[in-house]
Amino acid sequence: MKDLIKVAKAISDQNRVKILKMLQHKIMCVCELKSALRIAQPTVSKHLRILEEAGLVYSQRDEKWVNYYIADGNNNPYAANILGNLKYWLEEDMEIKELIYKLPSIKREDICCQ
Amino acid sequence: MKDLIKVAKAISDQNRVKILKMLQHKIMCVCELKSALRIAQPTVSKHLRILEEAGLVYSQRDEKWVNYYIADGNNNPYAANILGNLKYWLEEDMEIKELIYKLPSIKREDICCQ
DNA sequence: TTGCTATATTACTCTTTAGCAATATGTAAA
DNA sequence: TTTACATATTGCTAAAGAGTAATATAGCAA
Repeated sequence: MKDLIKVAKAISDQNRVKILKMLQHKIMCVCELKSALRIAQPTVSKHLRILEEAGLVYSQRDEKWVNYYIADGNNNPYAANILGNLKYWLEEDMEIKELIYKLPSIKREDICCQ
Repeated sequence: MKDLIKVAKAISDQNRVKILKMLQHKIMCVCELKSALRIAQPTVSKHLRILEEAGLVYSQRDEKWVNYYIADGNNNPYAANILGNLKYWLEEDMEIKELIYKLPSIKREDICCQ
């Protein structure tokens, strides 16, 4: 029950759903997500923590960046199920479409280090 | 996006998940749900409203009672999906098991009208 | 080492939400 | 009509959650 509710709460926020949809198209670091969502960096980190604890994403350090990936779902069966569905959900949502469309132009080398 | 988040928020609460699991086994009125969950009647009504607005349940008056049913999911595709999965989810959860086990003994004629 | 940059954590504010008591509404029986 | 009971709504409190600025941590480069 707790695991299900953790996943449900994790996808109960627009920005977290956006993060998941973006990560399903591209591995991203915190500053790239921050740039895409236009919210403060601590807010992004907080969202990522909630997603990670729900078993929806995982992270890996890459030099000075931390990359975030869609999880394989081994930790939480509900997460696995939701992630499977989310691939097809919201593909026609205008806000998501625009985010995905802009993804290729978001490069950490350009965005960070300012 | 809004529809998905409505469903996600609706299943982000233990008592609402319990309500859905019980309704998947038995059509129930508010006072029966109240008795099963041991929470105040206005709280039950509020939960049911949230579930109904997410397209997860629907209601129908039956004389002085109001029966609540699992929705068919026509209003919200995300609701349909979650309800389909929820049939198999949490079947081994102890808290849910006990609730379901006690369902046959919960009769509105005995519980209400006190 | 020091300095720089990306990310995480902390401390706080504001909003949302779960809970309840009190009250209003709706239905049926007397 | 009045009474009784089931449910919905209102108004409130306490806890949870989303957001941020400030600060701490971690890695790399000089």
